[in-house]
Amino acid sequence: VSAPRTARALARRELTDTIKEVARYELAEHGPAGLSLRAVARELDMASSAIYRYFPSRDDLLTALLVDAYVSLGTAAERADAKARKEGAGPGGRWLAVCRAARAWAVRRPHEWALLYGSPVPGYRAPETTIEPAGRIPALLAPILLQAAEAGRLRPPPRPLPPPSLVTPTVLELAGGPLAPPYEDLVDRALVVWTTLVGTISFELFGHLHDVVTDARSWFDRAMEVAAEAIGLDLAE
Amino acid sequence: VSAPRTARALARRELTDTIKEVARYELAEHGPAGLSLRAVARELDMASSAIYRYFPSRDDLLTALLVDAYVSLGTAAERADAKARKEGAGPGGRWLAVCRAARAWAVRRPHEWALLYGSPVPGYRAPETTIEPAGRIPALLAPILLQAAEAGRLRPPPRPLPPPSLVTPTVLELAGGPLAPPYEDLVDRALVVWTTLVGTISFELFGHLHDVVTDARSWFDRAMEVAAEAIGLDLAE
DNA sequence: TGTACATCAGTGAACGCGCGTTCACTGATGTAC
DNA sequence: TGTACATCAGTGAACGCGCGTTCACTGATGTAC
Repeated sequence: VSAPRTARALARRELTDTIKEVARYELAEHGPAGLSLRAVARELDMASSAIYRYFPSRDDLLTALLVDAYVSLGTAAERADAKARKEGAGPGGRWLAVCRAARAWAVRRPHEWALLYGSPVPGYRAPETTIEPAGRIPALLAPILLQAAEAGRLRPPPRPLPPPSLVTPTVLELAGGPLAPPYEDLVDRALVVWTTLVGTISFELFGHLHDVVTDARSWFDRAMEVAAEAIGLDLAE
Repeated sequence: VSAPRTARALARRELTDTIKEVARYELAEHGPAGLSLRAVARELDMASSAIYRYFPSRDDLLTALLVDAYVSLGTAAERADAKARKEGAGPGGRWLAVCRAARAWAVRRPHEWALLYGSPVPGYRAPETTIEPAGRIPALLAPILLQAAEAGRLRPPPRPLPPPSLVTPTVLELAGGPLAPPYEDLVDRALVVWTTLVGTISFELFGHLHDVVTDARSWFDRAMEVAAEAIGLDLAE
């Protein structure tokens, strides 16, 4: 994204951002299905038709929010990992740092989390553009695990899963797999752990841990600890 | 629920059911936020105001759907467990049967699953009435695990989680815990597994496994197998 | 540097729709005697 | 068994709102000469 050259281009960029900001607020109030262009325009003291100079339709605005959210979440996770690395953390420490960053982001922006990992919006189909940003955290976690495996720092599973992997060849390749024994099943196992990560955050945000767990923050660490056992990763390292 | 005595009461019950049925269909089309009393009435060739003889408000209709869905899901799980028992399955087999029943139910009724475990509906707060039916599957799974533990059929964890449990005393008690070593942390671990169960189903239904996994059904079994390791349960038994 | 033209942002009215909820009402069903 | 009254289901109009999107238009900004 390069700097705008003209006053017009600058104003356009600013207002685009403002519209998205207001839309995020609306999202929090009324959910994705209730996101209303007119409400956004009202908030900005504009004619509702003016929004169409910036987003060709309601769904395009929603897509922009979706992509922004994935990018924001991914960036937060990447920053956390970079910090952990700088502090000399091992694979376990880095993994935990990324998990915690994801939860912290989600707690700060629960409605955007719901947009990413909650119920699909009826009538809305996310375009292909969203695929890449959606994969940023997995793309961040995969090499941590690979390096740990190569360095022999993963406890091998008690019983390996019977081949073949059930992960798509494309994804398997993206993840750097398949690996040599005893880590042939690592990618499959990592996908389960990733599911648990997302599931645990959603459980908390969607209210299913309310009155079930004494402290959500500590619970999350504990859940991640248990989940990491499946890939033989010790989060204290 | 006793049999209605008068024609009026019978008609009332029938129509109440029909309204809910149509509402479930509407739910699938437009999501919980888009559930419209008027649309339901239209579908039934009634005046929209007539619905109010059956449900005092839109939210009450939503609550009815929520409770029905929990009951339906819970019943499906209970039936699956009963069947597994009858076939002489051990704790692992029963556990897997319940997990599979939950997934099968969810695949059949994805929008009701989303109502239960997806994003909260903006502006809607589920009443206390929903708590009990929401706990039916956990209430089904807990004794399976307890009995397995008592029979010494659970592989103890590699490293027990440091006490105290992070599960609320009430829930801990409901689950039959806390247990004696080496199963002190079993309830905490089971909650992680429960989260993974729900998370895996949601991941599939919400589209996050699309092009990630070759076969969703087999993947589910595999995910449950990995998850069950955390409680030392062998699903093949 | 100044002018002519093209581009673009924003307006306001309109189209055609939707919604939840209330209310006075009719007519059928149920109940007590 | 028959009648009088009470209960209840369903109606249709109304209130006061909301929505996404289109379109012809005005006036400001940008660009090419």
